[in-house]
Amino acid sequence: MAQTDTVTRILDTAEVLFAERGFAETSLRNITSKAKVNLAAVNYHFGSKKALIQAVFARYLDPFTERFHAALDGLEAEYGNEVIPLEILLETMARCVLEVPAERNSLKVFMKLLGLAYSQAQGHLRRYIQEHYGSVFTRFTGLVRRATPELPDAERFWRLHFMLGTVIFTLSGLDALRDIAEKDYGEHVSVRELIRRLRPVVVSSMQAPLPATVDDVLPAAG
Amino acid sequence: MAQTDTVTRILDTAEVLFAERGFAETSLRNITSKAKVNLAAVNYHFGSKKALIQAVFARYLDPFTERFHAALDGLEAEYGNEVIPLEILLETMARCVLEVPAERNSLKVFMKLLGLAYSQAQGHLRRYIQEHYGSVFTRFTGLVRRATPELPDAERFWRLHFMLGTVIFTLSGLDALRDIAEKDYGEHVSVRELIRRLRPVVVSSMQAPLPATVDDVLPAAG
DNA sequence: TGTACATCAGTGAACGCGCGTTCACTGATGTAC
DNA sequence: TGTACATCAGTGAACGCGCGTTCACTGATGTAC
Repeated sequence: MAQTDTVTRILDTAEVLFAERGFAETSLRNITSKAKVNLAAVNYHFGSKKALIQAVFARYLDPFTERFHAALDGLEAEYGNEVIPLEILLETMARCVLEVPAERNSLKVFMKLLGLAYSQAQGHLRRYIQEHYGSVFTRFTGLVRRATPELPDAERFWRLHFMLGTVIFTLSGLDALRDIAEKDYGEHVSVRELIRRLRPVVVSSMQAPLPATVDDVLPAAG
Repeated sequence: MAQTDTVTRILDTAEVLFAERGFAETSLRNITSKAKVNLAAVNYHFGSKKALIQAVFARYLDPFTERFHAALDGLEAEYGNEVIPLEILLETMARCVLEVPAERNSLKVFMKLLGLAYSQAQGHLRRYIQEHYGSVFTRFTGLVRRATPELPDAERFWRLHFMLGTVIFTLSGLDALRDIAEKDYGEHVSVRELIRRLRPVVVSSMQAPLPATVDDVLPAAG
């Protein structure tokens, strides 16, 4: 069995198990026995469980950031000094997210992993992602800022995170929600179908009226 | 030390640690040493770690469902056969969520716990919550259905979960997001402040135009 | 009023178990001379 | 062409550790007679 075999089998198995149960609930023995490799192979190839978790993310995020940077380069060249419309920016991001894991048929796994990265108490993982992939998101939010000049900076920040919550929560809890939806509405829902439903909601969210000021809501000396 | 002392100290400490680190990452030894009670006291009073987790949730959800049912009773009495407007329903739910843990100053903890309940692989917990608290949500979604007759059932289902994602993701990741917001925009953000910002976004989400049909987006035999 | 017993919150120490990691080792392949 | 050595993916068994749980026990309080 060549090296790439073992390394790939570990990564393939680990990402599925992590996505299903979370990081702490998945042991190296779970992974190596399902992947049919030796227990010690994880530490031999990756060094530690933490490093394996980071490698699982890197295998998605490296190609994603490369693609996304390239797509933004293309948009900037196309629009020159003009402002890139919000819908185009969102559409571009969605397309890049969809394309990366397409060949591996595991968009669902990728989304579950993103959800876990936010919700599980893996400080090292948040730091790793921020360090390696923070710059592409900074670039993106800069473009969104130009596309939504009417929004105060703080409002835009919060709305982008509201959207992020919608997308990550929905797609990472997809299996459970899909079961309910299929039972109650007889509809089979694909990830692409969900993104079709998400689009108008996300756009409306970004264009929602500004909130009432605090003075409108609370008594003066509340 | 009276019984209530020990039980309460365990619950108070457990909810904070669970919210900070998750269930698997919080050991009974963490909880009991911080709560200054004997390790065996958890199993003595609650029976198991799983039962402790459920008890932590019950302490929030029992008063919440009681309040929420009462509030919906009030609305139904007030509106008689008329339809209760969507904004009123959402407002009522938000008020009940805010009121319950208000006296304990731990709305943040409650929200983090809800986020964990969805994201962590605690099958027993989802089953417990569904079993004990499912009916009040069924009642609520029935009223939302009457308030949004223009939405197809499946669309309403998904949008309610999009909203749930926004709220849970935002409030459960509050600390990290708040740090960023405070550093970048010099704004201190309370939970109430966030809910003020969430309101127009949630309402706009529910009122967003229907998505393009599949035929508009995909080639016929895609 | 006094004694025997029951109840029950709480304790201290130990149990077996699964965990991530380590380490000495194997065996195949490539390289130097 | 043959021999000695280096490299490196992979292995099997063991390490120490922290985990949830169990159990015999304590000691205070209440109850029956």
